[in-house]
Amino acid sequence: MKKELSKLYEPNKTEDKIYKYWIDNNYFHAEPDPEKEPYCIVIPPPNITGQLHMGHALDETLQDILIRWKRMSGYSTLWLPGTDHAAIATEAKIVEAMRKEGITKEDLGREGFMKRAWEWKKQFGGRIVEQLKKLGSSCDWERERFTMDKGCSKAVKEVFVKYYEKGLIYRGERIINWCPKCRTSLSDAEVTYEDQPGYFWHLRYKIKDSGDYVELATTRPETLLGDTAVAVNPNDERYKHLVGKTVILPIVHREIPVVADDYVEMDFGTGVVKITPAHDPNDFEVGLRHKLPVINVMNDDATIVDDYPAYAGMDRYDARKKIVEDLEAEGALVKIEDHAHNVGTCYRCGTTVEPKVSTQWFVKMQPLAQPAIDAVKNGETKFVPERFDKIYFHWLDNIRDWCISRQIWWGHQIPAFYCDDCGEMAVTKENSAVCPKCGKPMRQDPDTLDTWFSSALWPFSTLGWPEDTEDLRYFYPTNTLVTGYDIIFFWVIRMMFSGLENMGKVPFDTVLIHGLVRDAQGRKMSKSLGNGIDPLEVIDQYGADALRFMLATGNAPGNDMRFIEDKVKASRNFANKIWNAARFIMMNLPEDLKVDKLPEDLNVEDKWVISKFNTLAKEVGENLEKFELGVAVAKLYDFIWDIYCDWYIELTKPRIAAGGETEEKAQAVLVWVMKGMLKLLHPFMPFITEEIWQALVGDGTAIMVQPFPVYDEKLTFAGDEAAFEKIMAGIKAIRNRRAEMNVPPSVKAKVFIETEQKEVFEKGIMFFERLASASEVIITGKFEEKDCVTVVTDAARFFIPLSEIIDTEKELARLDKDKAKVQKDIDFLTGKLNNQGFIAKAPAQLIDAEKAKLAKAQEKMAKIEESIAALKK
RNA sequence: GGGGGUUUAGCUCAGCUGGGAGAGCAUCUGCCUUACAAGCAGAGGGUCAUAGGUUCGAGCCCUAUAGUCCCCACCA
Repeated sequence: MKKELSKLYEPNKTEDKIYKYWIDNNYFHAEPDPEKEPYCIVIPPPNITGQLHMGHALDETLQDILIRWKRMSGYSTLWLPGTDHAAIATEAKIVEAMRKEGITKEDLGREGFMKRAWEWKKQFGGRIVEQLKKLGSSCDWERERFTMDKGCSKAVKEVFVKYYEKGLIYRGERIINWCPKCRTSLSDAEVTYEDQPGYFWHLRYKIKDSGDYVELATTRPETLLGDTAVAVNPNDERYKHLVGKTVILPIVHREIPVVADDYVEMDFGTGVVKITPAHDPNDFEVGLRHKLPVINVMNDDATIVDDYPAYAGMDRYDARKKIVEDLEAEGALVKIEDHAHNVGTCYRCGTTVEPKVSTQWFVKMQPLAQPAIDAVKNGETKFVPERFDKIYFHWLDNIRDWCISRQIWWGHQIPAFYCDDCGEMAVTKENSAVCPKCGKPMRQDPDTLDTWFSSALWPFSTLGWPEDTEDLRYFYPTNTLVTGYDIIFFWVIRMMFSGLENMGKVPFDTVLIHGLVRDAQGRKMSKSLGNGIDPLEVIDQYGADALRFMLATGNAPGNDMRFIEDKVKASRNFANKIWNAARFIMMNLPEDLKVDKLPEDLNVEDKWVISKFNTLAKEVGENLEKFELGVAVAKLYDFIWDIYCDWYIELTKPRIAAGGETEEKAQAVLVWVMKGMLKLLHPFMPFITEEIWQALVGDGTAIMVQPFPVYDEKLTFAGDEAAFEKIMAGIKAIRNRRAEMNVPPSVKAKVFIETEQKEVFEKGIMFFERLASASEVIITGKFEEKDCVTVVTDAARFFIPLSEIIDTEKELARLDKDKAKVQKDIDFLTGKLNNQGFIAKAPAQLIDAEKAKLAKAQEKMAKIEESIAALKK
């Protein structure tokens, strides 16, 4: 079994090979298994247009850690992958590609366009999936789904028709958010508000049959073309006399009424508001209350309609300029003020959205929201960290109906049909319909559904719904949903109510929320800033394990993190550290050594490391249960680097050099602990752990399907742990003193150990030689010091005769420093133990621990004083 | 306007139910000790934002204040 590993771990030589090995062995595949408990995660489907970015990398890493851990822990584990058709984003990309060829959507027609879009999907849709594999994602690729595949489309129709029949979906004319660039309606969640600098134009409208004017302020003078009223607050004494009067709209010279409405704030602006129902959501409401006409002044691309020849065809911003000029010319412009303004923009393209009145399809949210609120309130689904439930509740409490129709082609076409003859409408799962009244073929609604309508069904549509499948019965509800806080409104909430409405059960029991990966300066990574970091390049340079490890480290759920290259380097170094530890073991391992279980008669240091490992297994398990992945990974790091590499491996070296039984035992323990820690680490660093496992174990097994280590009470040796730590404390104290004195390790010296615990220190002799530069170790009951460096721990005094460099004054100074330190401890502990409140109320366990600490400090103090006295003689 | 996060070493961040403040990087010192210089052994460095409070005990819980970031909201 002796194998030579290279000195440096080279991830790009192993990762693809290992991934292929897993795939070839079908390890990612999951089947319902009645003998096992299910564990299921559905992937947040990345957009088919997308390229892997750091946000995905973090999201996938967290999911893969959970999935691999659960798989090793004996669950029937399914990670269900797939992609989202990303309606608007994808259509925009395809249209853009076509534009470069000089073709428009209209040139191709709907069918031609869809054909092209599917080809595009075929060509690029697989890219992101291949990129996910680079991270080591252990998805069941046999079950890969797409939000527009047959099954998902069936589910969409099923849900649409069901909602319609239950009155949960309706069609109506409302004011909605319109993106003039994407030329489609948007839902509220798809609008991002941002503060933009702007102006307040003060205008004056002439009051009819009088020489008076009324002054008002607007941020959007161009919408004046569609004004159908002017409003004041009913309690505003300044304007009471105007209510019911008529004013003349400048430029247009239309007569419009002055109405009174509570919506108007008296203290803001002039207390007078122009009302444009067609282009402002509030004005629309005012319009409804006062039965005002709705005059649309803009086309779909936000140019002015032909009804106003002076501005027809002009973009809204050009029209604004011209209208302001014309107002000024007419004497209607009073003044212009600077004014910051909160503007809604399209979350896909950033264009300022235009409120627009149009006929759209809506989901009635009130009845769907309540069960979703209740499910989190009563704990059926919980957020990690918990604080995100506030955001969830707030959104649902204030939810408005969801506009689901989009004026684009790439997506699920709305299953509603119209009769052009009699105006009859039918909603059906069928692909075509004939008019139930006049028997003529009906025309399908040209609109498609919001992309989030289909992703809302993802946790059950991907498991076979609406069919009653074995998968669905076994894996639904799924367990953990892992996503960023920016997706709660779009997706998590909609999955919640969709799951409850259609399945009668929540879609998942836990929502693990993570933050954003920002750049080194803490800025959001974005295309426009060009500060994005390509995970694939990072993987190429440092390995997927290093990237994963870095993303899982030093970060608490829900918090943003910064991408700092040095952190990846540190992770890469950690991978290399493990690699070399394995290399060390394998260099010395006899060819036929089989380590299935631990040897009988273990040394104290063996029991120490095993006991520590046992604690590690316990804690890592507990941390994972609580989704504290960052804490778990830090503990693994500390154990592997500090306990195993820096201490245990060094401890085995003299034993390996000695040979015989002690070497065999050491090697067995080395391998046993190595195997255990590789297993614990595997969910975090799957590639390197598998690679080492294959090389070290070499019996055809895969680490990814090994059982995950758990706490075993038989493997805790508290007494040995404490005993060995006395030896360690001695070694550390000697090293410390030698370093202070600048004595290089090559200068060896005798070490006399004066102790009452001879049997403990006898077990440590070879370690003092190896790790504390001792040329010889003599353990005595009482040592008469002379010209010695003295080092004190609570368990022993150590004397190192280094006569040529001894300076009694300095020795005394050092001992005094030690003494002061210990005295501080003693004072602190005595103070605490003399505190009646502490004695009365602190847990007994803690009091005992403090007492023990005090006793140790006192022992140490006695030893220091003895040494000082001896030096002064 | 409402809500939330965050403030801990020079930098980036951990700190699990309250029990003497931690890591990585950086700095300084000494080591190429045959697994690893992507390494080893040491060292220095913190009024845990501020002010109160609860408690025997507070980085952690409560209240206020300040800085900073984010989300939501119809002030034209």
